[in-house]
Amino acid sequence: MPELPEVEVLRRYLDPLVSGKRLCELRVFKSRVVRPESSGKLTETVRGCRVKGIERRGKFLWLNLVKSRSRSPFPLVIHLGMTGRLFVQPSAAELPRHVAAVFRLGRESLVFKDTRLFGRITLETDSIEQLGPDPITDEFLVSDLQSAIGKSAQPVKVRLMNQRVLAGLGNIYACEVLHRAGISPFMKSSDLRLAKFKELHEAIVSTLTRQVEFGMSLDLDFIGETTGDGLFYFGSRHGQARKSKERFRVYGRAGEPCGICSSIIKREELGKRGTFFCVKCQKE
DNA sequence: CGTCATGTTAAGGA
DNA sequence: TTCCTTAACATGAC
Repeated sequence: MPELPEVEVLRRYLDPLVSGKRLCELRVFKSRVVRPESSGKLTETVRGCRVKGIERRGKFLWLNLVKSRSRSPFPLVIHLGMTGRLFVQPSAAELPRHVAAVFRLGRESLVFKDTRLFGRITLETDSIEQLGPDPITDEFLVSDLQSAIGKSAQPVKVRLMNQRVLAGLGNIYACEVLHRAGISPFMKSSDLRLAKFKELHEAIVSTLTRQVEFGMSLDLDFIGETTGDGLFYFGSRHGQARKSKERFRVYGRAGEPCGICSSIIKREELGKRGTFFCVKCQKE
């Protein structure tokens, strides 16, 4: 799935396209993505609502909807899962394969496409309420990172990917920030010292912030019909593949030399996820 | 055919 | 109860 930077870039792209529009109709094609799965209540609730804006926390997006003036907004939560895409196209245009739902906003439609159907659309807010701090949106200090991770027996990478601890890191950026901070993914969280928390905090904030800026500089293909470069989740339209690949220091680079020390980058499984790291730069 | 994939959560064990 | 681990979900690329 897209992680925090990709979701934030998507939010910035979508916000001006949907804000102020009326949601004439929500059509659900794959009921699996709707929670609860009976989509009747959801489609009934959102019909006719005005979209006030689109917000994000971690990897979750939500449309702020209002039923009528005087009413306060309520969120329609969207998660892209592993393969979800959201984009705007003319309502008259043909829909691609794997469309899970379409929000008709008059002449334009907001399309939610999801091949693997791990994505979600719901009025339930418990998942966003349980999220940990968002490192680039909330005030986020070293002490916040420290208290979020706590004294866990789990490996630091597993802890970083827990969205209730910290909202936004997935498998790619967890690998990347640990390399940048010089911390082994396998290190027990409770063994981290203050100096390492400082490096990790700096790595998280700088990596995510720069990647959002990088994403905003690309001519992105949100629909995903082109091959893209496969590295920024949304492919870019032309010739930016190499530039994008260079953004990753360890992820997907098993067998290649580390950019810092030239040791060969390894891949091992941790918490059922492929984990890329440099043995020399990332000691326990 | 098998392996792997940027994710979350329910279920069960300790 | 809390903390932690695993299986399941579903499809496509290689």
